[in-house]
Amino acid sequence: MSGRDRTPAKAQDGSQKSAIRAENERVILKAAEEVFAESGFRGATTGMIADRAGIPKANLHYYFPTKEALYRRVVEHIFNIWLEAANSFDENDDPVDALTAYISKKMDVSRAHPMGSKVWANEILHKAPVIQDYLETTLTEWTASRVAAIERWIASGRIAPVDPQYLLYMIWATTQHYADFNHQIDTLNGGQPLSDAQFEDAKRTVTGIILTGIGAIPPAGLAADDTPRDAGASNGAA
Amino acid sequence: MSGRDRTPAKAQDGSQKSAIRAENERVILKAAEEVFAESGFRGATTGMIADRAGIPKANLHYYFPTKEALYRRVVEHIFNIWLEAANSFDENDDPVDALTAYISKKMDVSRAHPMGSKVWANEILHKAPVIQDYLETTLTEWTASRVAAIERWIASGRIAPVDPQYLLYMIWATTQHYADFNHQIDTLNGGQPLSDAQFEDAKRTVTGIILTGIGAIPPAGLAADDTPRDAGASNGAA
DNA sequence: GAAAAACCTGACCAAATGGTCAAATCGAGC
DNA sequence: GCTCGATTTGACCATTTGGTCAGGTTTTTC
Repeated sequence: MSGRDRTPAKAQDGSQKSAIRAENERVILKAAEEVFAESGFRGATTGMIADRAGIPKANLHYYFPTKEALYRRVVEHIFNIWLEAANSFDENDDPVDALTAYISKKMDVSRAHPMGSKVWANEILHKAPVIQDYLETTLTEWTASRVAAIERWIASGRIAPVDPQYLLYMIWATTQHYADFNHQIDTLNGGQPLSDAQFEDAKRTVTGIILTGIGAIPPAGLAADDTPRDAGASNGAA
Repeated sequence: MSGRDRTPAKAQDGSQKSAIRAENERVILKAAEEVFAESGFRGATTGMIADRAGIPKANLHYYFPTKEALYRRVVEHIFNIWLEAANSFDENDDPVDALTAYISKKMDVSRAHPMGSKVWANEILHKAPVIQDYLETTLTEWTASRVAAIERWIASGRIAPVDPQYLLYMIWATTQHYADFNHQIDTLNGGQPLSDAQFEDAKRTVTGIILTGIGAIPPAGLAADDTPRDAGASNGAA
């Protein structure tokens, strides 16, 4: 009678989801990410998510048995995007290249996935009830390996002696700020989202301050008169 | 029963709140800040707040008619603390002094009032339904005046030409990170909160990178051997 | 010391919400 | 065009929650 935990499998593929299921899950997860970001876990209701996805609530519960299960899937999705961005750090051995690529990528993620970033922020803010295990395993390991890499840069004199841990936090904080606090940024920008050009300025400014701040690149020239430090350095680009 | 220990301290001042009311509001607001920070507006229940304050729910509603009125008071409280920290920026004309004081103060606020900071972050994350007017008035004005001050520093050659707006965001993001993401930081610190010494290290690192990054102070010496300043490896950023 | 004002609280209510269920419908293979 | 599992959904339920209220107690005022 009631086939309880039936594999949603179809056909002989074994693990293949039906096209209908795949599509519906996609639509629901997209709606869920938005609603969870806007309202938090408790503030979001399965009814809101179902409405945004354009399906009845009972149908949503057919695909995701509980609100928690749905939420977990959303958070896992964000974490995977984050991990992907992290790769751009690992691919380079030179501090300037590695940090420039990493900051740029994290800024891009903040711009392309602001909702996901907010879900993540909300989760941490509330003590990570769902993804504590990720923090303790994957994130801890990745951080440790990056700290080691930065320490090598310091030892070889390629950057100034800064505490790697707090440098990383600074990069995370600054880049995520453009997603998590984008409402505040928009308001201070006259109620308008940052334009592409403004966003590139932000990216350049952040990258420049950090790379200069850790001694990876020489300081930009000061304006004019009394303090000649670095000859003819036109600031900014290139 | 007989005497409770409280300072009667009644005042014939017409608009003065009774001592009982003042004390109870204080206890409730403290509990509310914690619960709102931990659970968000929607996740917090008046029952939870009342329990933490040690009073019946009905009594809480005697002092604060609605959950929203209570929340608004909590958010206003945080904003006032933030404004106070902002003063340490205004009091100095020298960039090194002003930014050092401001960063230090904001870091201290993150440490002393992590709950309040989280409430603020939650509010912005959810598009500031309660304090949008503050963003558009007080915060906008303060930011504009600080941007102007930073532009003067640039014009007079005391710091490198950076975009003031994004510099401010960087400071806000980094300093608030230690409150809003303290759970993540604790986890990466072996499950322990940062010690006082660690926190001072963080403060020093942040201040050093930013001041160096904007050319307000010279770069720290590299640990290097043969490369005193420019390793020549600094090619195009971007 | 008594009236008035302020304070306290158990009991209660209407709305919202996560989740269930049985009946109806659809879709691919035979 | 039949069968059987996959899908859809309106109706429903138990619990939670913000808020009310009536009646009691304490504090202030005169």
